[in-house]
Amino acid sequence: MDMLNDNAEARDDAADPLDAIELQEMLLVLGDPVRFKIVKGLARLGEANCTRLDLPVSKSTATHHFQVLRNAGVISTRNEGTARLSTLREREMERRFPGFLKAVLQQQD
Amino acid sequence: MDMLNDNAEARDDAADPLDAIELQEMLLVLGDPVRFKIVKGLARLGEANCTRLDLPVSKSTATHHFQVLRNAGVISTRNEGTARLSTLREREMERRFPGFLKAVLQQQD
DNA sequence: ATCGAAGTTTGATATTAATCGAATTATAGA
DNA sequence: TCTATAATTCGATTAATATCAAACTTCGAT
Repeated sequence: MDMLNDNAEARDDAADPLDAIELQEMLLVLGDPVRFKIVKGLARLGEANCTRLDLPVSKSTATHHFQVLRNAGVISTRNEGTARLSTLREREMERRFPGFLKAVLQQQD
Repeated sequence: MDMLNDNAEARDDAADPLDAIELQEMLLVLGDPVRFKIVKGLARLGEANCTRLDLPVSKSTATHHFQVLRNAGVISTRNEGTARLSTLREREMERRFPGFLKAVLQQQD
């Protein structure tokens, strides 16, 4: 792999995934009931792992939904021992889609 | 089972369909590319029929998407001769989901 | 009366996405 | 090193829904 490509990939990796997603896609990402619950849970808890959120699906399905959220730029995840702690990227969501996440979160079920 | 349509019959006919829909369902309603285009088109044109919006799908598919939007309470439709003119229910959307439609519409593609 | 334009209805099909179980990886503690 | 916990990967299945063509309805104009 040559140097130019490596740099290009490094740039891609550095870029915010939110820059690559349209609002219409974001609506689908947050439109899934499980992902919606994850987002609301993280908004309430601040930082949490899979287990704490008490999701109504299997582990593999939960992993899938966290990946979708991560790829869309909605959450970020760090490792802490054997757990993976996720947080909402509220600041970045507001930059990319002003007013949107706020409107979503202020809605009570 | 059709998550987007099913509530229509259970609802009181007089009640605003928006009262029977959760935000999570609304995200799915607006998350479809064709419906998203319809909504943006209506926001721009104010009132329009199917034909004017130049949708990339067949007539029957267009009808389907207008129905979903109507059942969700996003649009209302009146007959004018052989055409059916639809409008965005911006006022009612704001009442039900404050700030949401505004945040969606202010986003440029 | 009939024709064309606009939409709807009705199946049937295609596509997309969610879901799960089993096997696997990684880490922390006994 | 062994075990338990947390999560991921893989492959297959199921469920949801978008899509279309064809036949039908309605209305306005010819």
